[in-house]
Amino acid sequence: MNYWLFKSEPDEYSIDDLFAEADGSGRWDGIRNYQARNLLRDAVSEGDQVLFYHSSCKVPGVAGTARVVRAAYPDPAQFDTHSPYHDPKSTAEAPRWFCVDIAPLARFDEVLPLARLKQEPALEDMVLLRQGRLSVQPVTAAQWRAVTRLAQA
DNA sequence: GCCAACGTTGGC
DNA sequence: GCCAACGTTGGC
Repeated sequence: MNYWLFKSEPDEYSIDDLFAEADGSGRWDGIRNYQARNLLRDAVSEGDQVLFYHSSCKVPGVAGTARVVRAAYPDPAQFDTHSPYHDPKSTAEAPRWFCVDIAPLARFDEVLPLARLKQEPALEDMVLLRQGRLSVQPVTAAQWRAVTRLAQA
């Protein structure tokens, strides 16, 4: 079982949206970065746990946790000509982009701000703090424990 | 809105 | 394959 951090813009898809899904899980899609795609396709597995991160918003930070309930499959949006995520170069035989399904685990009482994470010595090696722009990131077990402990404090 | 840090594109 | 120009991400 591995840990990850997934970024989402809450205006598009928030932890509340994930909790509101009628069937109990939501599709994590729209990834259009190769490094993130490779992680999603090759390393993210069913049962892995996810820090749900809100980006590009008033208080960026970790908003809750989720669990992967379906491993990578071709992102349907790449074939949808009306979708902003449409990719004309992608084919059904050789899909370029992938998505996973996640189910909510916990919603933090308050978003754990990025600014707070930056103050935590135990988190100084987090990919989030070292390489800001990756939307799917590996998280170590120690980092997972530190983040979830801060969220309860 | 600004801007730094990337990633991508395309000419050569 | 190099690299300049351009686009995107995302914090502030």
